[in-house]
Amino acid sequence: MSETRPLTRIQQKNRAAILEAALNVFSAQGFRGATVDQIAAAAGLSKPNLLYYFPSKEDIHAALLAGMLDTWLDPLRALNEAGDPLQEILDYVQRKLEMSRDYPRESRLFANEIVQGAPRVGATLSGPLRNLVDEKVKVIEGWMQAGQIATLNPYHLIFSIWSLTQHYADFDVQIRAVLGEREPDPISEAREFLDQLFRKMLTP
Amino acid sequence: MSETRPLTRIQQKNRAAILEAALNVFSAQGFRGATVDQIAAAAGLSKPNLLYYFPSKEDIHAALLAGMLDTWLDPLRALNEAGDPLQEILDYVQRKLEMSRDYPRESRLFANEIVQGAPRVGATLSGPLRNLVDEKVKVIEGWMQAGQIATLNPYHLIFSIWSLTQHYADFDVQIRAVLGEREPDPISEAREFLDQLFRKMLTP
DNA sequence: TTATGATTTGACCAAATGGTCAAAGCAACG
DNA sequence: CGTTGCTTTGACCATTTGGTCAAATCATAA
Repeated sequence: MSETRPLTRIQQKNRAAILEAALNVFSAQGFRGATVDQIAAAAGLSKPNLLYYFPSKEDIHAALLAGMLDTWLDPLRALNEAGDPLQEILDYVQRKLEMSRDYPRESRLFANEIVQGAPRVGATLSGPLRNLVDEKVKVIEGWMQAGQIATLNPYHLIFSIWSLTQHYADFDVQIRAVLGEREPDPISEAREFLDQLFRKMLTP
Repeated sequence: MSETRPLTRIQQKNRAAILEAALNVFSAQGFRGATVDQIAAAAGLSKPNLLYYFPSKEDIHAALLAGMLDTWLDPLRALNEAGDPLQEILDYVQRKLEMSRDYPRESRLFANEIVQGAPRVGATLSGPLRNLVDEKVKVIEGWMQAGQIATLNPYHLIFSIWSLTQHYADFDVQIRAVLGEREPDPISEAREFLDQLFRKMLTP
């Protein structure tokens, strides 16, 4: 089957440069808005050279999403049944918020994909993502039934965490337009705000 | 100045059909992803005929956004200083949630625009939107200082409302993928969830 | 040094796409 | 009914875009 030859030093460098450039371009312009020429230029390669490393635009995009989705789910995976319920959820919120701060391009790449109907990641959503959420919902329901946190719809609780944290990456321009220079670092304020919010919401 | 001749019956019908079709296509594919041919076909017109009504793709998009942004702000405008603080905010949340249910295409059109850096509505964001938010933040701060609702960062409070409600329109596929058939009408559950959430968060 | 395979590129291509235009078809009003 | 101005369209165009290919260049290990 597919001989997986080890990557050359050059291959490694160029593939990385391409993915980095493509992340910039795709997250800022969406899939259709991005052009192969743009990505190639940003990566410092000619178009045919780029296509030597990735056979098509679609493949670059797929590689980015695949490499990302896993990382994206790590914080939720880390939710630990044995930990303190409130603290576990607050930590999850903070980790997701940190991802919005540290990986806003990845967040926007994903947002672009979902807003447009998830044409390329639909399977992941209703497969691995759904399973993971189901699993963690059971944990959360356990905590609720034990009276350790307030009783709420656990699915919507998770949606609210996604929504509130990713908003700071995806809608960054809007937030900055509204806040202006009043607040140079919205996410640091968000940290406090979200901590208060979830603390109040989850206290039984 | 620009003679504003009254619109023919045919003009009225066709312009409406174009905007309706364009809303479908733009909200599903983004600006670059949408093609004039697609919009024309969806509107039941030939491409040159469509371009007889709107001189360019850009113009259709601009017309949609312009016609929308105003409606979009209405719920926030309705926030009434003289009303009961908690109820005013809860009503605002519900109105925004209803918009996600009734106008998901508009929400996604807007989301597409913002995620990609608001290239065409930047001015509205840092102008009218910002002013309106500033004004309402003062109202909310008044309520907080009077001890009528809990003290929180009012800007982030507004962001949280936007985020939580629009999420149900913008990330609809993700929500449906996770919930599956378990819940055919996520927004109706969301109504309850968000009411609980903001009630807890705002109780002093 | 040289052979071998990896890397790079200029020149191309076909399809898609936004937009134009002159001519034809229609509506409606005097 | 005929004229005037609104509406519609087939044919066309220039540009952009994703992708190909053969030939050239480069790296490296024997």
